[in-house]
Order: sequence, then C-alpha cells, then structure tokens
Amino acid sequence: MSVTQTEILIELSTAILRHHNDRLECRLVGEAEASLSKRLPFGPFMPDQHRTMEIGLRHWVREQVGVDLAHVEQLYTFADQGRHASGEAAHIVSVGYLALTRTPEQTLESEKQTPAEDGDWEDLYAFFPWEDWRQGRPEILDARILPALDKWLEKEPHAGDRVRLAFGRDGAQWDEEFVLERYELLYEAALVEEALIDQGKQRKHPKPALGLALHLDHRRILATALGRLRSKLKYRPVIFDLMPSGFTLRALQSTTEMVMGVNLHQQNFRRLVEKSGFLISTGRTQRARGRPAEVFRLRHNERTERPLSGLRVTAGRAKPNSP
Amino acid sequence: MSVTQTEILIELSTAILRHHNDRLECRLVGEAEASLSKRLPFGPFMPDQHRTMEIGLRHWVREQVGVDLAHVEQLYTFADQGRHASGEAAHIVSVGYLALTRTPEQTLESEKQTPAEDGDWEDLYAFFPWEDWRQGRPEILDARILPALDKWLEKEPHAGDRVRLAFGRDGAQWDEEFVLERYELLYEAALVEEALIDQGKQRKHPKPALGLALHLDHRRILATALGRLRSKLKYRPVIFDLMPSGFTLRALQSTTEMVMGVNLHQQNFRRLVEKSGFLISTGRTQRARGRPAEVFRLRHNERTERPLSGLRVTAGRAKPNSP
DNA sequence: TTCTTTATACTCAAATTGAGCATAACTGGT
DNA sequence: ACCAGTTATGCTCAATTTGAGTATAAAGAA
Repeated sequence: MSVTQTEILIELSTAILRHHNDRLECRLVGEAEASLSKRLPFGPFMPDQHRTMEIGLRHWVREQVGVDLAHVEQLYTFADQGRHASGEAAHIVSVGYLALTRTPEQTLESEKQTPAEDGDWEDLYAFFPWEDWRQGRPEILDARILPALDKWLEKEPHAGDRVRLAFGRDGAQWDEEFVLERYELLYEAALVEEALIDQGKQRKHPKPALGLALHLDHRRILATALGRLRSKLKYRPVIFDLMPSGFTLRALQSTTEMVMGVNLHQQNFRRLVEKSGFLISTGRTQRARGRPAEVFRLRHNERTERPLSGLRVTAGRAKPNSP
Repeated sequence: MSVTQTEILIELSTAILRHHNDRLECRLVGEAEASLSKRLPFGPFMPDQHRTMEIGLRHWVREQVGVDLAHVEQLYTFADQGRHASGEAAHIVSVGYLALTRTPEQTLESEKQTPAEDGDWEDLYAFFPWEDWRQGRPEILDARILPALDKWLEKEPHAGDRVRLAFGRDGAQWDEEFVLERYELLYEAALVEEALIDQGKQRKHPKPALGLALHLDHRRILATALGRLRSKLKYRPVIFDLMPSGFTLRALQSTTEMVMGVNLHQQNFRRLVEKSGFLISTGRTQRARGRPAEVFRLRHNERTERPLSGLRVTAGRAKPNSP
C-alpha cells in the first residue's frame, strides 16, 4: 500500500474562550495587517517533539498566549481541499480544539477596563451576531440573512430543508446548538467573507459582511467550538471551567446565558443549580447594587476529571431583557 | 516556522455498525493470522485523490466492504506516540469514524443463518462484555474487572476517582456513555491485551483477556464509537440509520436496547416514539409469535439530513430480561 | 377451547418544568 | 431617616413529563 504523494502538515488551532468584561471572548493572534483578519492561536503538530496533539497544542498556546487552560477538548479534524490556500507544497489538515479558561479572579465592577496585557480578545458574537438572542431575536436575521438565503435557495432549492431546520423556519424550532450548520450554510451561500475569498473572488463589498471573518477555516472551527460548548453544557459541567474559583449564582447564570445566547429564568436556574449539588457556599458574600449575593464554589474542585452530569439548561420561554 | 521532521501519514479507520442476527455487529477486515487480531476497515488519506477525508473513507469502505453507509460521523483524531509500532518511517495519525448501515430488509426469523457474503461481522459486545447490561449487571465486572482495578489502584491511587465515576462505584451511577473512559482505564491498568502489546510485554496469558483485542488502537476507536452512539441517540435520531425501511416498534426498541446496553420499558418506549412524531404507519403488519405488530417507517425519509431531536431514552429502572 | 406470547391501550402517582408572586437586603438620593 | 430602585432569594402552582403498572387485544400452539 503506497504512501501519500503530497506531504501532509497538521495544524493545531484552538478556540480559547473566557468570560470577561461581561462578554464571552475568544483569543486571537496575528496582526490585522495585509490580507485577511486575525486567526486563532495555532501551530504545526510536530510528532517528534510532542507525544500527543494535546501536548503540542498546549505548547503553542503557552508560546503564543499566556493563559492557563482549564478545559481542553478536541473538536474536529478538517481536511477539505480549497479551504486552504492551494499551490502550497504541503496539504494542510487542521485539527480544531476548544479550550476554556477561568476568569482570573473576581472582576470587580470598578476595574472593568481591560488591562494592557490582555492583548487580543474579541467578543465571540462579533463573529456570529445571529447567534446571540439575549436581547431577543437578532434583527440581522430577518433584515439580511433570511432574505439572502432565500435568494440563494432559488438557485439551490435542494438546501431548503437544511435552511429550514438550521434557522428554525416554518414551525421548526431555533436550536441554539446548530451553530456550525448555520455557518456552513452561510458559507455555501457565499454570505460570509471567507467564502468569497476561497472562491478567489474580489472583495467587492456589495453589503457589509455577516460577522467578522477569520483566517482560513478558523471561523468554522470557532463555530464548531460554540456549538459543542452549547451542547456540552447540558450534560457535562464544563461551565465551571469558565468561572473563577468563587462566584455568585448570578455570575454563573450570566456566563451560561452568554454561552447559550439566551436568557434564563433566574429563579428556576437557581433551583436547577442548587438541586444539582455541584456548588457549596463559601461563607462569603459579594455586594454590588442590590442585595448582596452569596458566593459559591465548586464542590469537587480537587479533581480535574469530573464526568458528572451537567446543567440541563433549557431556553424556555424567558423574555428578553429589553424590547 | 519550520515544517515537521517526521513524515505524517493519516489513517482513516471506521467502525461500521449494523443490527443483524439479533446482535449489534461491527465490521472487521484482515485475516486473523499471525501477530494480532482483526482490524477495522481502514486506509490512508490521500489528499491528492480525495477532496475530503470523508470521501476518502467512503472510497476505502467501498473497496474493502460492500455496504451502503447510512450515517457517517467523524469521531476523534488520535496521534499518540507508542500506540503505533514505532520505528516506522512515518508518524501515523489515526482519524476514527463511526458509520451506521441499515439492515438490508426484513430479516425473517426463518433465514437467520448468516449469508456467505457476510464476511466478517463480529458481535460488538465481544470487545466490551462489561458494557452489556441487558441481562443484568455483567458478572465479569465483579468477578474480574473491579478486583483487578483495585489491585492496580494500590499502585496508582490517584486514579481512584476516575474509576469510581467510570465504573459507578460508591453511589456513583453507571453511565452507559462512558465507554471510552472505561476502556482507557482498563488499558492504563494493563488489563486489555493491547496494553501489554504496546508495552512490548510477552503475551503470557495469566488470565484470559478482557474482551477481544484489535489491531493497534482500533478498539479504542470502537469504544469511542459506541460511547458516541449511545450519547447521540438521546438527542439526534440516528437510531433509524440502523433500521431497515420498515420496522416494528419492537424492532426499534430492540435496536435501541442493543446500542444502549440496557432494557427499556416497552409501553413507555412506545409512548416516547409515538409522541416524537418520527414514525408513520405503513398499513402493513408483521407477524411472529404473538399478536402481529404494526409496521412503521420514518416520516421524512426523503431527506438525508435530519437534525431533529432524538429519542431521549433513559435506562430507568427496567428489570433485566432474565435472572 | 385454552394457554402462551407479544402488541397496544390506559391509568396513576411522583417528579420535573415553566412562570409568577412575594419578600429580603442592599445602595443612593433627598 | 425615608423612599425608590435593584438584585437576591423563597415559595407556590399548574402543566408536563416520567416511571411503573394493570388491562385488553390478537395472534399461534396445544
């Protein structure tokens, strides 16, 4: 059995997320110079130096970013032709990872300004504005996305059902986990900038782009990351890997809402969390504007491995914060 | 940024599952000759010839196995050193896939003998006897696995909590999704044959092995596949990709039980499925020993993409079939 | 006919979920 | 000190879902 003709190069790319500045943020590297935008932290997998890919990944993250990773999870391996600049000597296979990092410590209201070392953390929803339903249904959906998809569907009617399910039309429910499916459809319909670039077309901005673009397929990896995280929240306690050691229930809820992109019923969220038994009260209390809140911490925080059951949050019919 | 020193070779390996002969079966290839046992269907990824890895995978499956794949899903990419025979020129990275294939058609009770072309399909639980709880708690657990793990834990006490959670001891629930976690623990404790081989130790059968071994890390891929399938059943309707076009509710339940490794409450299963709205009755009926059963088929079977909601089966407290 | 077997139909209580209302404990302004 | 605004926490209640049975229907076998 003969061997590959083109040399294969494995690129490890990581979506590193954190909750900071009251946003869900993603770490980016690279100067926003010439050609295209930023990229995820990444580096080649070098089997001679790294026993496993995760070790390699932690190496690159340590080198490019100065953060401790709380949770690391392999997402998907992409090897599509055409997603990477062709004409290169090697064929690039890209292995995407999701990593979560804990908020340093109690971000007090007073010191919200970003410290200098913070480098390049971008609001995750800047890449996917249609995924954030916390203020209600995003206008961009009805104003631009669905009309554009409808126009595309005239040429590609076979995709009608996929659009219907991914974007929750005609009775189908909006499923917040289908982040990747939605992004892929927008890519296929050439509504995101990366699609135009991959097709070699000029960037003739007929309309402003849908969300910020990223290098190569990095936004696809990011979409996979968000979808996976949203899904995983429901059955594994990964949300705590975004929290500092002590936190209020309100902070936990905000983080959850940020990830899920929807608002939750506060009292029911409290009931859910208390019943789950994950948390234990530190005697402390934290004060802000209203009544001071009890500060909790994770029970089993000695163990890094905690394959427990997750939070089972559901979007429910909670009203958006504002009109 | 320089390039890898060792050449990288990507191997695509697929766990192909089907429900046949009243078993959940996995397709194997390769003569059970010299060194080690069978392997999963596999082949190298050749970027010059296959635009995506999935296309490459379908190519190898078509070449080695003569089945139509209903569902194909990428599982995980393994690149651990030491899991593959070292000393080779290239470093092998192994991308594991799960594929489901539909039972050809109504397997009548009368023709249960395996046709000749059936080649090499092995009972999945031959590899993981501790995962099948349909006849009640497998004896192998208390008879051999847990005692051996306890002995191992004396040397590696740090793994105590992982064992507790994976194998459901001291109040922890047995979670049928933790197939991979359990297999990895058995590997680390050197209780499966692959571990001995990877350590270069002689095969000095002190005790019979735990389950059938496979080539390289193929059993790990298979464990990943079973765990993923068990998990996915609960939120996506993948079970139907193991069914023929028409089937009775009892057949659907049996397949589900086979995958989950537990028995379900028949009346509640029926209620669940009916409420889900996936099925539609063909007027037909199928008879066997008792009252004839209605034959159903999937509603949307025109579409291959059906990101709908899944079955949410729970193990409940159903009693095992027999003592 | 009378068993035996399997399918299907209902019932019922316990648990969970979705939504509110009510109260407590602060801050800030007057 | 008092009041308005804000956030946390406690509790209730009805609708739904779940777990587990009991009852009945429709075959084949004895």
